[in-house]
Amino acid sequence: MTYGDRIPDRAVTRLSLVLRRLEVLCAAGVKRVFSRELAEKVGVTAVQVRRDLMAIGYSGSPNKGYEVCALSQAIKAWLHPGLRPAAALVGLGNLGRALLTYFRDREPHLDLLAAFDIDPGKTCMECVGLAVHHVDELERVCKALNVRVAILTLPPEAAQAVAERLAAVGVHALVNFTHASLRLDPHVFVEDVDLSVALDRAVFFSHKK
Amino acid sequence: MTYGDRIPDRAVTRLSLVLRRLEVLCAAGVKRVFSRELAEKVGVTAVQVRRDLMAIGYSGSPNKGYEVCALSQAIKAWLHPGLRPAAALVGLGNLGRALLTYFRDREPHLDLLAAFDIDPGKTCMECVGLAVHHVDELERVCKALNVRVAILTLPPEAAQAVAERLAAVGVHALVNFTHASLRLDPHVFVEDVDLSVALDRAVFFSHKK
DNA sequence: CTCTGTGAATCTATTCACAGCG
DNA sequence: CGCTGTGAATAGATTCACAGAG
Repeated sequence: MTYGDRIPDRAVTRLSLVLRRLEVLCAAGVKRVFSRELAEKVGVTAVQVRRDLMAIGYSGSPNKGYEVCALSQAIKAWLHPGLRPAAALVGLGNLGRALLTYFRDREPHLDLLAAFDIDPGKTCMECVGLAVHHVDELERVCKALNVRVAILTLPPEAAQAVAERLAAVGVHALVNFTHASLRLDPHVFVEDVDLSVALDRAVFFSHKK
Repeated sequence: MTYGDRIPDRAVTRLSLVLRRLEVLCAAGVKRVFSRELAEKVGVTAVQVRRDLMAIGYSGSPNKGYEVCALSQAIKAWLHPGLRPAAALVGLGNLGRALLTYFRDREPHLDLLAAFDIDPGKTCMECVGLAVHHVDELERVCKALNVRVAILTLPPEAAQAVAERLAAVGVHALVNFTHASLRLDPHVFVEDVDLSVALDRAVFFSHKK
């Protein structure tokens, strides 16, 4: 097993994409699939797919491709070993509320258990089944639920402070939708998602292409 | 001017981030800034910032750094030459509605002029000032407004068809929030934003770090 | 000195090209 | 054959190391 090896950062992204396709194929009852088919579904090359599978130590069979459900399980086990982590979302503005329902509908590989806001009155219909707390409760609730991943959709001014508090109670990874660039202990992983950059890139390349 | 030169793809992302910081500094009346300061605000190295500025043909002065507002203008002119493009958003689900207000509040480098849905009754309070049309009106409205950039937040099954229709009426760039991987003429730029991948990455690295 | 600008080296990621299997 | 698996080559991006300017 090449389990603890270093892997290209972007391979993680591709494996996540491949995994989602496989889950669909597996549910649809498809038995086998070729690297080329996966590749074009995901928008990369077939060699890339094979290399990524090589990196996680998975083998298919020549002329028959990969067994869909088994591969799906293997990638899932590699990307997300251990238990599904508990997750929380902080900041129930427009974006936070939308992401809450968005993620819940898409069955992510985590359990979204709690949400926080300075104004917990922002609870909405779609949030049913999910506890909404005041930010003051952050430490208590996160500890109790053993929250490991947090999604930040709060105003940028408040982001650094909240991030530090989350890190202090054992959150290992943040998905940062804020325009703040967070400075934290290096053992805390930060995935920055900058929607404005996505627009800027689109505008830029709309001129270039 | 190294205007038409090829630039590292990721440099575009960094320039967008740097630009936003500069706009803030300029508005705050700061006169000069060093590459190192910009770098740490954005989370990259100082050399990277200088290299990116080199790539767009901009020079600072040794020992004095860069003039904030001038540099801001230069990056903006380079990233977004020509007029601000007209943009449209298709799909007014939870995410679409949230992004509409999110972007409007953040003054992107484009004019968000129209939104479409199969059910235009989904118009909401926050959408005030923005025309909401039935998807059937797509071609007519996009042509009339000269829409160049489109944001896709509709169900994945409908994405490919709508993308083709947009491309056919002259849309040059798409920001695709859909899980569909779009296949279009190569002159149409597609910026994929996959929020589920962001979560997967966070879960993965929460185990690793 | 301290900062910018940049050739050269390094590191990382992708593609090529082909061996080997069924 | 057509596919997987992979060493070797290539391309791409980042960092190093230092020249030059004020």
